[in-house]
Order: sequence, then structure tokens, then C-alpha cells
Amino acid sequence: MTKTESAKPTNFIHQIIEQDIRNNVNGGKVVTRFPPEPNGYLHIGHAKSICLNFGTAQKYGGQCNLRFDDTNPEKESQEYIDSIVEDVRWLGFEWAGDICYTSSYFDQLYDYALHLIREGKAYVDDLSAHEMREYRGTLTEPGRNSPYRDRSVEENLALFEKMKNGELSEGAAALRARIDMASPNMNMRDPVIYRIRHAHHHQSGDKWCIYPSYDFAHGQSDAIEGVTHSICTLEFEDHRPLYEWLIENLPVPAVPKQYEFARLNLNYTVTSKRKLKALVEEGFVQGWDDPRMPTISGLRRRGYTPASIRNFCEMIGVTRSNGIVDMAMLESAIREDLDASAPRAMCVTRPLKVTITNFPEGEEEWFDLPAHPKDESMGSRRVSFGRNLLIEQEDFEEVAPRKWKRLATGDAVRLRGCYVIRCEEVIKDASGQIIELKCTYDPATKGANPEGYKANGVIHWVNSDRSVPCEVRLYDRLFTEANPDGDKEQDFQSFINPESLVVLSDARVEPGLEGAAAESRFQFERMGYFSVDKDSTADKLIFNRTVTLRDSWAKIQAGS
RNA sequence: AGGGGUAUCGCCAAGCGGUAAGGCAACGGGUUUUGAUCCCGUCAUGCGGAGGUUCGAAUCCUCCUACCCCUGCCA
Repeated sequence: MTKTESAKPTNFIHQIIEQDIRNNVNGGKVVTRFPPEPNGYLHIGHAKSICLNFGTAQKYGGQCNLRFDDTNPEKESQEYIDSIVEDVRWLGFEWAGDICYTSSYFDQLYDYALHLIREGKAYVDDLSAHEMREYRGTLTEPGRNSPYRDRSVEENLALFEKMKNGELSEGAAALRARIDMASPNMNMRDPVIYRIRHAHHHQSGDKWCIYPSYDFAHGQSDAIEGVTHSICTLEFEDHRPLYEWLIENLPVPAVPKQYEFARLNLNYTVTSKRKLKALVEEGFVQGWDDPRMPTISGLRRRGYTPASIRNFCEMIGVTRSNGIVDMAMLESAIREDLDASAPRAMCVTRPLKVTITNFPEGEEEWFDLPAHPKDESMGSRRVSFGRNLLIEQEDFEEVAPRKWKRLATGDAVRLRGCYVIRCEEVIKDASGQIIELKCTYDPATKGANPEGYKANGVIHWVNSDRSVPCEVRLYDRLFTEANPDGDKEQDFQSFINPESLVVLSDARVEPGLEGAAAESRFQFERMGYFSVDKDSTADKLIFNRTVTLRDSWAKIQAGS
């Protein structure tokens, strides 16, 4: 995409950027960055930020960096870095140059800290974390100056040196910016900018035992990288004055500007790293990539496409107002994509035996069916018809309800792409359970409407003797409450949907799907969109339900 | 009288002083060998509330209300 393709600004950030370009701010250049902390897996909320940052750079012919904001080694790990890199790539974005790390600027950041000390704008504070909290004041009362606030530059330099050399224990001292303890903005009440952590860092190893805080590292890293528009979420709004104060008081090579947008909230799920982590660690789901998780890797395993997620992000827009997006929008995005791109197939998830009594034993007939009803370029597939078939249990009722378009005793129904059959007899076991249907087929209905009668509707089916056994995992929303973390009394975990996963191990799919590759996607006609799970093997095919088809029959049923 | 934000249809969201886009959902109807897709139609005399300015206000002003964020040596 080039800048000539940008018709009009699609959100307020693009408006600002276009104004900047008109005014030749930054020479008309646009540089953004996606700055995750590698302390968890990326989720759908990050996807919004990724699409915004990378998409904006793309749209205005600029560049976007992938920068790991790795200033807190104790919470971070290489595992998270690897997963984030993979997820960003999978979403279809490429960063400019090499992957960046805030940790590779630690030397420069240290020099900036020295600069602040020499200017009398930072000091080493010996107050404990607890004492510091007391001195900070409250939302309505100003804070008090630390007794160490007026140390000399020399003393501060010496003390900071000791911090750096590991001569002080964790918590014994911290470097603070010297701003204003009476500021109504808490972030300006002498924020800590360097703290002691005798910890091994996943990138810088054991070189440092002091680490810059987010506030001190972020803006300066933006400046070092030449970021022009530093886009973050609303909760950092109050940090902007500090961001600007540091940029103004430091000899940085550029002047980046921070802009904030509302983070994404989706109903029937949670999007907080802490809560997602809890779901994984406490075993409510099977991992970060569990198909019920709103993580990128979870959505991927569920069968979502990168394009559908990008479209979803486009759909929801970018604003400064906090809202909760309906899950139906995400589902709409994946249905739209998969309807056009997924080949069709038939899968009987809960089989009911059907015997075609007038079809000879041991014989079969093959049918050529289009892989897609509207897209001939997708070719065709072969399905086998025979005496022993399987249909969906829910497609048969002994007595047809009103508006029933499926099979019922004595009635006829079309087998999708095949013949019309009629149910002649219902076989039950001792407990009254229906175990088999004896049917006849009408040989005259191959590609033709029946003569003298009408078929109820169309149902899917497989040839029992030719179908491939498989496991089908039916996924549904993870929570039963639209806003699972909105209840003050009840923990979000108590709202977990017990039916968020239903495993059907007795399913059968049409023969062409034998050996289907992991992550390949299909529409199982009348059932929904499914994707081959990554744990699927030649011996055991596993399909994950991505999303159901829109179901107007379910609405009719619910209404009556 | 702590500071910073946000309020437009059930949900998301355009709108930037000239008379309320679009998407999702919902609801009608048509096509259909997927109760899918597709197509057609309906869906805010109203923009959190009250005043004011103006020929004209969702857009400007005043006051009010509701909700969100901020008292980590987390990001």
C-alpha cells in the first residue's frame, strides 16, 4: 500500500498524521513502533495496536519498528519474545530492519540518567518503597519532598555509580526525576526512573543490575529510533506530561509525540494479561494457544485467518472512547473471510446410521461435488454414496415439527449433492433410543427434482464405509457472562462456560479430507467452519470449530 | 473546586456550524440441492441532561450528570 491509496483519514490519529504531513512536521516522515513487553502472549487487543501501528506506517509510506520493551527482566522471557515475533509475522506484518530491544539502549539510557543528575534534575533517594508511598501524598493531597531530594550532584553521581556497580541491595535506593511533589499529576511527583534489580536479563545478561523504568525508557527509546508518532493506550495519558518533560530535558536526537487511543474490550472474554495468565496457569484452559483464548495464537488455532483479524480491527475503528465490542463482530469477520475462501465438505458430527435398503450391498457410487458453490476455480471433490450411510442425529425427528426441513418418518429429504431418500422405518434399541433408519433412495433424483412429490429439504451425510473417522472439537464462548470481570462480588473464573469445549470423538468426514494438513480450513456444510488442529495426525484427524454458520433455524426454535 | 479523559441507534463508529454515513446485531421479504451465502427492505425529527449564542447547533459557550484512568522501585 502506498500513500496515494489513502483516500481519507480513517481515524483521529490518521487525521493528526495527515495534518503533520501537510505541515511538513518531521519532514513528512512517519515512524511508529509496536512496543510489547515480553511478559505474556499477544491477544486480540494487541492485534488492534499492531494493525494501527503497522497499518499506519504502511498507509503513509513510513516504517514501523517491533520493539521489545524489556525493562523488567524478572517478568520477561525469551519464550514470550519468540511467540510475539511469530504472532506479528502471522498477522501479516513486517517490521523495519532488525527487531529492536529497549535493552540495547541501556548504555545510552544510563548516560541520559547521568545527564539529568548533572543538571540537578534527578537524585538518588534512599527512601524505602513504603516510605516513598507515604511521601507521595494522595490524589487530593500534595506529596512531601524526600529528605534526600537536595543531595549534591557529586553525591548523586557517586551514589548512582554505587547502584550501577551492584554495591547497593535491591530497594536500598532508586534514582528519581526531580520534578514536583505537589503536582496534581501523580506521575510528576518525582517518579522513579532507575531501580536496582540484581537479576539476569534475557538480552543483556548480567551486565546491569539497575534497570530504567518504563517512563524513563519508553520516550527516549522512541527518540533514539526516530519514532514520530508514539501510539499507546489511554491509561498512559497521564504519563504524557512526563514523557514530554523527559524529552525536553534530555539531549535526545528527535522529538517524538505520544498519542493515546482506547484499548479494545470484547464481550464474553477477558483481555488482560494477568487474567489470561491465570486461566492458563490454573488450568482453566489448556495453554496460551487454547482455541478458546482471545490470544493471537489461540485465535489462530481456533481457525481465524490473519485477514479476518485485520478486517475486524478495521471494522471497530480507533477512537478515544472506551467501549465493549460485541463478539458477534469478530465472528462476522471470520465468517466473511471463510465463506469466500473455505472449501466445502460434509462432516457428520453425531452420526445416526442410515441403511438404503434398495441400494445393493457392496456397491458404491461416486459423486463430483463443487468445492465451493460460487467459486469454480476451487475445483471439485469426490464423495461416495452406498448402502450404509450416516446422517446427523439432529437431522431426524420421528414426527416433523412445524417448518421442519429435514428428515422425518415417512418423509423424503435430499442428501446434499446426491439422491433424495425416504425414511421407511425407524429402528430403536431396548431403551427406545433411535439407532438406525431404514430408507430408500429415488434413483431418478440424481441432479433432478423428484417427480410427484417434494423433498423436505437438504441434509448432509457421509458413506459409512468410506468416511474418515475424526474428532471434532466444538468451541463456544469461554464465559457465560458478557462482562465476566464486571462483577465486584464474583471472580471472573466463576463465569467460565462449562460447555466452552465439547469433544465429539465419533465424527465422520468425507473421504477427501483424509490427511488434511494442520491449519487447513473447511466449511462443513450446515455445521460451521472448521480448522484442522495442530495436534492432528494421520491416525487421528482433529477438527476445531472456528465458528458456526448463521443459524436462522436456531432462532425459529428459540422463538417457539 | 485533586488531575486527566469519554458521552451520537442494542454494539462499534462517521460527523469538525448548513439540517444524523457505514458496519455488526435485529426484524420483514426474494433467490437457493448448505435453515449458509447472496439480494431487497425496515431500523436515531434524534446526538448524556439543562440553558445560551446563531437565520441555522451533534458540532460553539455555560452549568450539570454518568462512566473510565491515575497514589508500583509494573508496563
